[in-house]
Amino acid sequence: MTRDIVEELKQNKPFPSKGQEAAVALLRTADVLRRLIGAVVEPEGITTQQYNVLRILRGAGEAGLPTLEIADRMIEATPGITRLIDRLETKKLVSRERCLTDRRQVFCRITPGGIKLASKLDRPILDATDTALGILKKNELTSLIDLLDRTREHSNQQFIERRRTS
Amino acid sequence: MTRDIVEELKQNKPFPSKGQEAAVALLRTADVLRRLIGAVVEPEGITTQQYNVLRILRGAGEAGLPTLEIADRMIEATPGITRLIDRLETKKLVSRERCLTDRRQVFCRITPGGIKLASKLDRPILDATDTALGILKKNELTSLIDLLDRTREHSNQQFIERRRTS
DNA sequence: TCTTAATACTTGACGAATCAACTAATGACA
DNA sequence: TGTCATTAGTTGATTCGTCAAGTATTAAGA
Repeated sequence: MTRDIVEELKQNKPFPSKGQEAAVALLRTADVLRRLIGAVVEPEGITTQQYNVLRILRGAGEAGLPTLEIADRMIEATPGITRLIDRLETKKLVSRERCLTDRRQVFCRITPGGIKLASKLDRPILDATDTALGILKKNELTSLIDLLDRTREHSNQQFIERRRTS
Repeated sequence: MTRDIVEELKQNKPFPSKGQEAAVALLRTADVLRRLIGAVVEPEGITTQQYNVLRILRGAGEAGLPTLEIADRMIEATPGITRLIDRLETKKLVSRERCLTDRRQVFCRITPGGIKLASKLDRPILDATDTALGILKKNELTSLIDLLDRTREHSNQQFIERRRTS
């Protein structure tokens, strides 16, 4: 008895196209997943975005990363990266230092406290995402990733095109 | 912290599991799509959430809908539904009226101006979503929708379960 | 009928996101 | 070397989102 998306939206009219139905399914599913992950990190007093920064900086290691490089690597685009990192700095989870060779850049590094917090969340996050996606078989997961990657690539082109011509 | 995660990070393996890779792909792709749709509605001075409300109310017709019923039908969960509709009312795109038979409820209806705006955006939104998802063949779209629907259904259960036991 | 619980919002306080405008530093090139 | 464009990031103004607590109304049970 899987409720399909038409029933969930309780709309009188069906979707005008398969593409739009897929778009809505995508947005709705991502929203559930976002809230699920949010519920995991929230007890630690950080947001999903802040957790994302911590993981990026942990991956970057001792060297750290310039502010806008972090923004580029975020899962979700984040124009307010400066203030996002401000909050992490206030919580002493990251530190910042102006680059000596190029004084325009500000290098951000994760602190020991930040590493500890990120590590504490690794397992719960992995459990949450694996459980959420665990309904799918391995080959279905591979297929889903492929479909999403191709869609994203194409949509991104379209987005860039759109900004360019306006 | 478990040993395998640490090792995977040291090996610079980007994703510890297929499920997490799919989760990230899902969030990233949805974000691009959200920004694409946002770029379409933004010139008309509304947000994607506001556009979503307009479509829901247009679908509901003359009768309108109670406030929280709109919240239930939103593509993305929206705790601040009252103020979201406040903004639409200020723009004279929706009207509100307290229900006479149950004075707790407030029925919202779309105005002619709201219908006009929503209709104006129908084609551009359809074009944007169809173009974005147009990279996929029809059977791939069907497959994607199925995978997403099943994932959402399962994740939603997990989310509800999580809230209940905490 | 009286009390209690549940429903349907609304409001306040605050944190977070967004866009444009700004500063500072560097690079390109005549 | 001086000018101008580019890059990297910050700040201000505003809107938006979020959570907790509150109000009004209805429903349900003793």
